[in-house]
Amino acid sequence: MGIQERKEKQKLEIRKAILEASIKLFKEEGFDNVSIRKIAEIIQYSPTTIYLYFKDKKEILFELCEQGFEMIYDFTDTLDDIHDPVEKLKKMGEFYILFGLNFPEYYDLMLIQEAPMIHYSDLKLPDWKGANKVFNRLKEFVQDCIDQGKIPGENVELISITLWSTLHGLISLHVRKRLEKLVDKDSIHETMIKSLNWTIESLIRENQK
Amino acid sequence: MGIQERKEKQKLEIRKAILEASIKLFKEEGFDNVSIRKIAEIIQYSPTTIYLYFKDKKEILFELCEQGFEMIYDFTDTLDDIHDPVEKLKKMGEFYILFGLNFPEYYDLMLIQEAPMIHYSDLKLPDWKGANKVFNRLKEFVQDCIDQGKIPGENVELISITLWSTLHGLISLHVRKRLEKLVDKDSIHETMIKSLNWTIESLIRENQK
DNA sequence: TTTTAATTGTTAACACTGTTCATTAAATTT
DNA sequence: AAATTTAATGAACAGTGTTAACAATTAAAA
Repeated sequence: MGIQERKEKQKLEIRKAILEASIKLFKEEGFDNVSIRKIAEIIQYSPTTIYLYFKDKKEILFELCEQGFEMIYDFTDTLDDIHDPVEKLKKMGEFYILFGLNFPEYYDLMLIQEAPMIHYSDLKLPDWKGANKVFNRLKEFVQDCIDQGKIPGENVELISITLWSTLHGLISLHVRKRLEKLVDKDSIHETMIKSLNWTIESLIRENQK
Repeated sequence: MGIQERKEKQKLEIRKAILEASIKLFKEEGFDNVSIRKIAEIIQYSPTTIYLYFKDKKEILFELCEQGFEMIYDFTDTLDDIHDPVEKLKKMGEFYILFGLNFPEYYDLMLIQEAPMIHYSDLKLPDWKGANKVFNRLKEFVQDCIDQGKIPGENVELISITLWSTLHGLISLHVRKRLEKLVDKDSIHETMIKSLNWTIESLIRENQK
């Protein structure tokens, strides 16, 4: 069915245009300025048209979330040629930090904003695909460390979530303008890297006692 | 000046009423339902009256933030009779976790919401009083641990911010509805406690190697 | 005590927001 | 060509924070 096919293609293209307009807005003007009306103006459609392609604003934001996690997941694929799992963990952490510092609006949406998770909860799916893909990758790396005897293998899940939380804590404090009030604001990145290294290394040293 | 005094007292009372109405609203109806109009309705004044007592909504929220930090700070005072600084750290962490789980809206306001920090930035003060009082207390406890040789004294600030970040990461993931999507949602509290203990104990064990 | 001045409070309005519904325009099928 | 489905829109609703103009109350000065 050629017509059906074209129509679906067009539908996807408008969806894509909506998502791209949203990204443009919250990257350039911040989250508060992402409104249905502004998105509509960019794609040159009326505001109500957007509701033909997305259930509501939350669905748009959720879709962008998933894109963000895909970006992080894709990066972890580039770590295949590193054989030391500890190094892998560090590189993953460093990338995660840079992601948060360079795309704070994306990070905000993915891990702080409420709206996308409300949409997700409405879906009632068994797992949160985007985030779990990344989390599972993290757990793999931690498991590799355990298998190679680099760190003690007590609880992969606990170690993984603790590692993640440490970085998420720092990045979210920064994204929401708190970190610079607690530590020197010129060494935000340095603090994060040090914190990452210190946490990982205390894991390793603990094992070597 | 008796009249002046009474007037200032009345002014403070209305301020207090506004703050209490705000707390009531965001505890009972959630943050999204805290609006100037709803606050006004509770205190039986017109919405615009509120602007005679607060510059804007952000100032109201900031004031509540500071209250929240005071609550945490006050708790740390009750830890004086514990002599083991490691135990102090743990107890402080446990309280912090419970605070986040029991008063998620407060926690949200204090460490996640943007509005109060925007107000704070406008003030252009040298330091963030409420949070720094708590952070300094944390640093004291960490310093005590170092002084008593319980943990290695590399960098008090780094250790402190890392400890805080780990808990803040977990709590903020929970408050913003992400943690239950990553770990078993029936063991949120348990996960946090384990993460806290694991982090502190890896610090201690590292020292004993 | 009366008048002036300052404080306190309110009403109406502005410029937004997400979202829905009835209606129109366009494309496709009969 | 007519009927039907699909796509898009304009107007409206109920809400938001906030401001400006105005009224009422209270305090100070004449």
